[in-house]
Amino acid sequence: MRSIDPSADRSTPARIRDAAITCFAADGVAATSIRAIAAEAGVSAGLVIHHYGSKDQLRIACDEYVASLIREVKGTAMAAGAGLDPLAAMRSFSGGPPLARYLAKTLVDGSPHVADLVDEMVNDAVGYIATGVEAGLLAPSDHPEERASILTLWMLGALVLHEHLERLIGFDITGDLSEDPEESGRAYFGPVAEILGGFFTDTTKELLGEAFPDAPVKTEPDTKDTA
Amino acid sequence: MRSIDPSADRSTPARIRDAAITCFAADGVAATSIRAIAAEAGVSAGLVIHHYGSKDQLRIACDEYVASLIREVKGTAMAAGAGLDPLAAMRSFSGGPPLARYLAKTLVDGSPHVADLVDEMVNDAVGYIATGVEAGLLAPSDHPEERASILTLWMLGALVLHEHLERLIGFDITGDLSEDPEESGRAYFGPVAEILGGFFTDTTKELLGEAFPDAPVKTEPDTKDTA
DNA sequence: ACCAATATTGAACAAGCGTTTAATATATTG
DNA sequence: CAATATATTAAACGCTTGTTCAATATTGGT
Repeated sequence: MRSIDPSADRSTPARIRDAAITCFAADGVAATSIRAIAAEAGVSAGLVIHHYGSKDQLRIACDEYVASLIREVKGTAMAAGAGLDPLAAMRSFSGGPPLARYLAKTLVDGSPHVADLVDEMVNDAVGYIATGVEAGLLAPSDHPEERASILTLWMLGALVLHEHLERLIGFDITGDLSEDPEESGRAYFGPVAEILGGFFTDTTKELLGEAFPDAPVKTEPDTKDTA
Repeated sequence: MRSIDPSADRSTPARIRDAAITCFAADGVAATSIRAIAAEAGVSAGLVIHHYGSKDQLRIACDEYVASLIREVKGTAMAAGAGLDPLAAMRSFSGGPPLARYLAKTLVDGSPHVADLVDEMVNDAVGYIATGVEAGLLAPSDHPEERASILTLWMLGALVLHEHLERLIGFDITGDLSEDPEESGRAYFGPVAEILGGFFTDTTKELLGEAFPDAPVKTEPDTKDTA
C-alpha cells in the first residue's frame, strides 16, 4: 500500500525526526519537550539539538518531512481514485509516523509549511472536482475555488475535531480504515454522502437564492491559478 | 443585540476571568502564562491564584462561563431564526469576550465542558433540522443524529481552521458580521448553501448507493434496513 | 596506527513557569 | 474604634524548559 519505505532511513537524525513527529502527533508541539522526544528516540536531549539546532528547526523539519510524505502517498492514492477525500491518502499510510494525527495537531498553530500543504490540497480538490463536473458526476459551480476550499476545510476540520467525531458517532477518522473498508467508516461517510447529495430541498434553495441573490465573486487571495 | 450585560459584572474575579478568556482566545491555553493574564487584568499573578486556586481551575471557570454565555446568547438568536449555523449566535455577541476565538482554540484540547457544549449544539441541530424536515425545507435522513453531528462538526471545524479559511477565501468566520450582513460572509455562505443544495449529481448518487449499500443515500424513496 | 571530524552524553545554565508565602493594604463588622 | 477577615502585592521557591558546554566515545580517511 506504500510506495516508499521509511524503514530504509534509520539514521539517528531520521529516528529523532520520527520520534518528534510521534510526540507532536500525540501531545501537540507546545506540550512536547525536547527531553520527551529524546527519550522516545532513545538518545540524549543534547543530541537532538546537535542534529537540528533548536526545537523550532526540528518542528520545521517535521513539517517538511510530513508534507513530503503526504505528497508522495497522494500520488499513489490518486491512481486508486480517492479524489475528494484529502485524508484518504494518509489513512492508507500505516506503519510510518502518524501523519493524520500530526496534521490534526499542527493544522491549528499556523505553520507556513502546513498552510502550503492545505493550499495544495485545495488545488488538488479544484482539479478533482473539475474532472467530476466534466464527467457529469458533480454539480457545476460559479465559484469552484471557494467550493473546493470549503469542502477541503470541512474534511480537515473533521480531522482536527476527530475526538468529538469519535465521541459523537464512534468513528476514528485518524485510523487506518483499509483493514475494514466496508464497515468502519460507514457511520461517517454514509451521512457525508447523504449531505453532499442534497441537504436543502428545492423550496429552501429558492429561499436561499433570495437571501444570497448574487453569487460571491471575490478573487482577492493568492494561492490559486487553476484552470 | 445582546440580552445580557457583562459590563455590569466588573468585580476583580470577573475581570481576571475575562482577561484569561481574551488571552486563551488569542494564544491558546498552554501558551498563556498566569503572569500574562494578570498583566491583562491589571493585577498581580498571585491574585489570580488567590481567586481561582490554579491555572487549571481558572481554565475550567472560563470554560463554564463561555458555555453559559453561549447558551444565553443562543436563546436570543434562536428567535431570530438562525438555526443551522451554531456560530451565528456568538458572532452577534460583540463587545464581550471573544467567544468564537476562544472556542476555536479550546475545541481541540479536550475539555469536558467544551465537549458538553458541542453535544448541546449537536442536539440543537438535531431539533432544528427535524423542524426543517417537517416543514419540507430539508431532506429527511435515516440517520439524523449522525447527519446533525457531521454538519455541526463541519461548521465548528471551519471555525477552528478560521486562519486557513481567511487565507483561502478572505472571510474571517470569527468576526462579527452583523455590521455588514450582505457582503462579508458571502464568499463563505454562498458556496456553503450551494454545496448543501446538492454537490453530487444523480449519477453519483447511484454510484454511491452501490458503494455504500446500507448507507442512507436518498436516490429513491426505497428505505432499506440498516445493519 | 594516527589524526581529525563527527557522534553522543551528562551536567550545567538562564529563563520562564505555576505556585507558595509573608507582609501590607483595604474593607467589614461588632 | 478595634478586631477580624479579605484583597492584594512583591518576592521567593521548586520545577521544567530550551539550550550550551566540556568531555568522551566513535567513526572515517590516509
